[in-house]
Amino acid sequence: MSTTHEDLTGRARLRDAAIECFAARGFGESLRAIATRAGVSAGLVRHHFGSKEELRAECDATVLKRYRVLKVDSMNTPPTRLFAQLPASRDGGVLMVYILRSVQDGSPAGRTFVDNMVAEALAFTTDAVARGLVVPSRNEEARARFMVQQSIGSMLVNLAMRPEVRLDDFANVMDQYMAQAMLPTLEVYTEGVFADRTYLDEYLAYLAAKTNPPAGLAGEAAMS
Amino acid sequence: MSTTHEDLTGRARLRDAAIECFAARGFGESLRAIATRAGVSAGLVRHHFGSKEELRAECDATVLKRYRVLKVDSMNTPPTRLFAQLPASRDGGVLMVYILRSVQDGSPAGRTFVDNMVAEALAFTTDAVARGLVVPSRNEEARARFMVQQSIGSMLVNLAMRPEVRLDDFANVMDQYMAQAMLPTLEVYTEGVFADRTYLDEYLAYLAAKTNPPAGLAGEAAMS
DNA sequence: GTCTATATAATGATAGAC
DNA sequence: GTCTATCATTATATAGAC
Repeated sequence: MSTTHEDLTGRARLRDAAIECFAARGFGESLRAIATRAGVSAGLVRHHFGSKEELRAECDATVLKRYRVLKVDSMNTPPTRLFAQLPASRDGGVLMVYILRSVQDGSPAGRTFVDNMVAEALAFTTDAVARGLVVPSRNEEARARFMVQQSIGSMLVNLAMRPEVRLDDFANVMDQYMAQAMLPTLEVYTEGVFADRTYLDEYLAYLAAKTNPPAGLAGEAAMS
Repeated sequence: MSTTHEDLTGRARLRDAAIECFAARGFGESLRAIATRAGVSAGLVRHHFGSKEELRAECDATVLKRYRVLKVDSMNTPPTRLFAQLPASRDGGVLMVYILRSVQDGSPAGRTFVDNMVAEALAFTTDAVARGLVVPSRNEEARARFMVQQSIGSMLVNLAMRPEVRLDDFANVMDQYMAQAMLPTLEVYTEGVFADRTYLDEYLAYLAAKTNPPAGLAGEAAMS
């Protein structure tokens, strides 16, 4: 992982091995497999962390911390290049896949990751709307959450469809996803999908009728 | 499930109980829990199905079959209403959540479901493009796959973020998702996200340069 | 700090009675 | 067709030696 040498303490090696094992095969991965990868015995997990749960908590915290660093670094990248090489490094791939596993797993850590990204996305789009780069939404918070769910979700589906993720394959996982998703993403976000406004306008009318009932009847089944 | 009465054979009750348990809590759910819900003993699973794996295979096949029926039925719904009430029924919710669990699980069944939906989506968009309802894509197959991954994925993330899915809560799960996702979906698909074509055009130029190198240099890192 | 060996709990598989 | 009882496997938790 991010420390390139092998001169790590047993505790840190165990933690980094766990991060990679969890990312590669999910949180069901056994302590024995993790210990084997770290080159130590399984009993050492208890000595250093107490339990698998606590080991995982430390992995979660470490990944979140490293992800924040990676994000700040990527802020220095000019926005035009943003689409050519998001994960690029193997380390970045490990972090992203670990986060996807957390979401897949449905753990509180996954929720934390998602909530974090929603907050980031909302800040980003709010600013971008103000600068005229992104079109405004009728509900910015809902759009930000939805777009994060879509982005994370499509990556997650892509990941889940793979037969396996080899431990030396993390960079490829994200690269291959980007290669197939970039064009459709940019098309949809730039040109939309529907050729006219019919569906949107109908739904807006439906919402308006529901919120403000047409004086007389119950507001259900109002739409067409 | 779809047979409303309780006068089912033990085999069918076991299968339907398994579908609901798998949908509610994933495929890790124990045979004992499934048998309890079906009101029979765990040993009966072996007698009827042989193994958990074979029970699950039958659940997969049953869900896929019922999903196809539900899909055909929904074809008779006028397209304008399509957005007001997709899952509506509890049975439809069970099927959808079961499918999401299959994708989450990463099993071959999940892949089958996704591939099915991609094929449907491609047929639908191809037709809709021809009729002028949907804007064309530079790669219809890639867009169809991507949009399915996004749709399934956002529902899956939404599902995974829930603390639990109660067995009597399947209709709500999908309804609540629709309530929060409908407006952003229609906005993005109708109005797009980016205010101008810069990102798309840059990426298209990058692709063109990669495919058809600018006479002289290696085609890497060509983009800005 | 690290290892080996064991205890405990859960689950799927299996056999046999009714 | 259905149930009870038991076995085998696996994984984590734990204790104690070096």
